[in-house]
Amino acid sequence: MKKRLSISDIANNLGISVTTVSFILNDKAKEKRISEAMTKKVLDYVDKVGYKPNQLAKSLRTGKSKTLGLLVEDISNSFFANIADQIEKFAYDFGYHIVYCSMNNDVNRAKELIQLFYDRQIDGFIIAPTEGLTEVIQKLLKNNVPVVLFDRHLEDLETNFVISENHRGAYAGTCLLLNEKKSTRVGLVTIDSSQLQMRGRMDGYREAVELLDKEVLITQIVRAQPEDETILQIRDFIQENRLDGVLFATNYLAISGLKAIKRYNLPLEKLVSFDENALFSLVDPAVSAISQNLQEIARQVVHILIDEINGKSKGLVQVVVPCEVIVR
Amino acid sequence: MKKRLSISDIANNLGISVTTVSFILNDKAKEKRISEAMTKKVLDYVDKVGYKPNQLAKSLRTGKSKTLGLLVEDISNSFFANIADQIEKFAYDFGYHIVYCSMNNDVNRAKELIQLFYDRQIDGFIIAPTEGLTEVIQKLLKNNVPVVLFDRHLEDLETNFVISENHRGAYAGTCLLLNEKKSTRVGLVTIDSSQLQMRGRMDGYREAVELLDKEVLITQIVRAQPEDETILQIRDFIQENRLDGVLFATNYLAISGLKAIKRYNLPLEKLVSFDENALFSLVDPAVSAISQNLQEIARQVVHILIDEINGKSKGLVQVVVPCEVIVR
DNA sequence: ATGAAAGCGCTAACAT
DNA sequence: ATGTTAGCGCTTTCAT
Repeated sequence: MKKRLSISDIANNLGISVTTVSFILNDKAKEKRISEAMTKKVLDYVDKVGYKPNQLAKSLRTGKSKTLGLLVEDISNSFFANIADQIEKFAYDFGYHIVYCSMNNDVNRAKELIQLFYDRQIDGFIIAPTEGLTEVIQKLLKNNVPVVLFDRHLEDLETNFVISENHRGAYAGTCLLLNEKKSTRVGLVTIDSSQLQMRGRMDGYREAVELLDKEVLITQIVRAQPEDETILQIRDFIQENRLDGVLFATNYLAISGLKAIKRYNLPLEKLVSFDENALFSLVDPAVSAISQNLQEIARQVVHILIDEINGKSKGLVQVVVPCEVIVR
Repeated sequence: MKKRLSISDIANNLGISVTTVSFILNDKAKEKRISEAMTKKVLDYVDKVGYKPNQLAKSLRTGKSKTLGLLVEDISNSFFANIADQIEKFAYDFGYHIVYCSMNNDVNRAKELIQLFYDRQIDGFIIAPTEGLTEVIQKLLKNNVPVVLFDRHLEDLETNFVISENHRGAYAGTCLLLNEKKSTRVGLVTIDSSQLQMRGRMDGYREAVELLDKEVLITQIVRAQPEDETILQIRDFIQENRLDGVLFATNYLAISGLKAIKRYNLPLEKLVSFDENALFSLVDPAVSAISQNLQEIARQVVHILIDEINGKSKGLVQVVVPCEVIVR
């Protein structure tokens, strides 16, 4: 690899000092009263030879890396993939880059990754936390590392976060089934987890059902079990309770639910799922969606984090973003 | 933020030199004939205080960052999201990390990103290249930067790459429609692009159709147009040619096609798409898939790149991975 | 068997 | 208005 030019090469070739070059390159020419002529000369030369500062050295010196760490459960989940995409765009506008990692439901791996990002002088963390991460995140906070959680937050942890109106969304979705769709026996398929966003969704469901004096019917899917198991469990849930409407707490549960309906030919037509999916309008039966505002979530996450990095934060910021119900 | 321990803190606290600590930490204790006792003492202490070397400094010094750059068109496309996930896993096994970016169909942005990754001393690039990137990639190669392309490669560019058997896959998909499914008028919906993987798919389609003396019917969708336009274009294509079978060159085209069929109630039941999607079995009509072996592609990509980084490369490596036809 | 010191490329306090 | 230089934390050559 052709040896790259360093700032001292530039300085030498121009017969000036590195300081001057450094100041000019960091927009401090005015402040340091460097002559216009010199400024122009340096800028032109830098441009001509295509010199780019070594970011590593810069980071080492300044302690800033202009990089944010994004930790999600599973980047192949369309919800996370889409939000990662948005977050990256917003971060880019601020000159920040994203290093991302999937935790794949492995707490130890997640801890390792957080440590690793920390070791690489990441300027801030964006995390969709799983249970068991409380401690590591606590440690970050104690060290004053900027952190924003999204999609869910953790109890006992005073952090910034951006989440959706889970309770209200689930409530609206359940009402859609009970009222507009005239379902009478509506079940909730959720996961076996005490993650707060799931609790919110469950509570929203429960509130709507109880309001209309209907029976509360909930099944909790064990995470990390083979999908065929999940499909069976959903089938049994639907059949045993003679459901005529189902609310799914996540998009992948809805997909498993659709498979159950298809595979076992279940007579169930009224479905609502948290999170939108490009194909929900195309499947049969169509799935109505409680769609999260990914763009707004991403925007808030990035702004909050960057404000905090820049010390402009005014205490804890906790944002709840409304959902939109898409009726099909 | 609590100031982090540095290697010299460790050395001072232990009353020894940084050299010794460094050697021990880099598994050179044996080689440098450092006593067992000393080695153990240092290791224990490092463990006790939780010291972690500063990777930035390490990278600055060694010129290696243990990080790979992954550039895809759009991380929210399920094909790329899934492969990114796999690539990350394999890279992790080698102690490498992935910095990823979506290019979002913007050549300038892509060039900027490549430059930027390069500036950050990325050890190697994994790129699903778009047209117009030939030059930048050429530049990387000229500087001996390790590069592996995937999903497609570029003409006139002698690089490592890992792609799928596009020609054969499309051929098999078309035969599925013509033979098993008894379609008589099979069209191809592809994109307006001369990307090589698309050319391969088109040629495979063409070969199968011509072999059976059927009419070659192709429409090319303009990229970056609003989806409603695409849907209309597909509708017209299907209607005007009275198609009874369609091969879609990518999964997102298939999704638009399904929308067209649904929205305009088209009497078309025999569909095949490149790339699998969790919902293709659930939509009506179901979509058969020419599924790429993501895991194998990811595995190869990472291995080739890391071999090259370690100087173990035996010239250009160009791999073509078979597809699997999933009949529905 | 262990240590001193140079140097990776950069920033910024301190000279001049 | 511009230059000299220490130092960020690490690896590694050379010395002892």
